[in-house]
Amino acid sequence: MKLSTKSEYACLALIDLSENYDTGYIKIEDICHRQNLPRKYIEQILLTLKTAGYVKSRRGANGGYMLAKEPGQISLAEIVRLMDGALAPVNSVSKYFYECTPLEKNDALIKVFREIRDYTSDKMENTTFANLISE
Amino acid sequence: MKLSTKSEYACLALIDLSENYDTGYIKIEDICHRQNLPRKYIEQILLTLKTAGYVKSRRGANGGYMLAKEPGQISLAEIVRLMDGALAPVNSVSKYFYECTPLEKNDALIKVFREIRDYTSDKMENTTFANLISE
DNA sequence: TCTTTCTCTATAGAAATAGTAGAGATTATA
DNA sequence: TATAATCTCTACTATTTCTATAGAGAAAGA
Repeated sequence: MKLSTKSEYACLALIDLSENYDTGYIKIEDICHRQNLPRKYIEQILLTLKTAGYVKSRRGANGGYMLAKEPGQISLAEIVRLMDGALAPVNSVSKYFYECTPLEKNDALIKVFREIRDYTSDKMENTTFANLISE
Repeated sequence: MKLSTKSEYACLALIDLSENYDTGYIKIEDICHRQNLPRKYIEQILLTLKTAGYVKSRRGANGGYMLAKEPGQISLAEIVRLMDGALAPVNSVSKYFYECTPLEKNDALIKVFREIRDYTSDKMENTTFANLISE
């Protein structure tokens, strides 16, 4: 039932970029230093976020990363799905990552997991990085 | 955010035993056949469930497994915690498996995850195997 | 041209996942 | 009491996932 560090770090990096949304490009080094994250790992994560269109970058002196959308336009759900896959506790009740499993025969069990999925999903869909910044 | 097959199989095995609660000892073979589960893996899982006090067993002819408690006395939450650990999406908001993580500095994020944990936990605490049986 | 910074691909160790194998212990029953 | 049935226990293993690290390369700016 747990998030990977990849999701956690992606969130922290995006929070850092959100808090510095109007400061121009931010160096990976600065993000890692402020948030206390492993440098080379964050490079990879930022690249994934870039490919998915959440951040943009520039190379060379004064280069770095910045958000490609407003903090309010990026939801927690999108980021966790990108980094970790399904939010649902079992794939049988996943909207975006559905898969058949033996559990599926049991309606009562499916109902419980579906309710958990729906709550989790709603909560994360409705949380944007604008809600997560402290400054 | 996903359950392991260990949790899923443990639930299916317990559902099978719940549905046959008053039929005496049930052979592993029968459980696996009805629920379509891998035999040797289920042996291990049942052993874990036995050690934790949820089922009891008898060897030899007419042996097998049966619940050690009433279906209504066993919650989904207990079983998933036993097999998979924390229900919480991050250990920083786990009641039984708390651990400090870098996320912890961000109050808004912690709040979201705590609400998800509370919902998941409540839902699973309040679902017993009596709620999950079909017959 | 030199320095800075991101880019891209490959690699790797550790842990978790999802089982399998097989000898041993116990129980019922013929 | 022999035998078959069934659980018990420990060890093993293959695969995948997780959590990174390494290093050469490309682009931008001074």
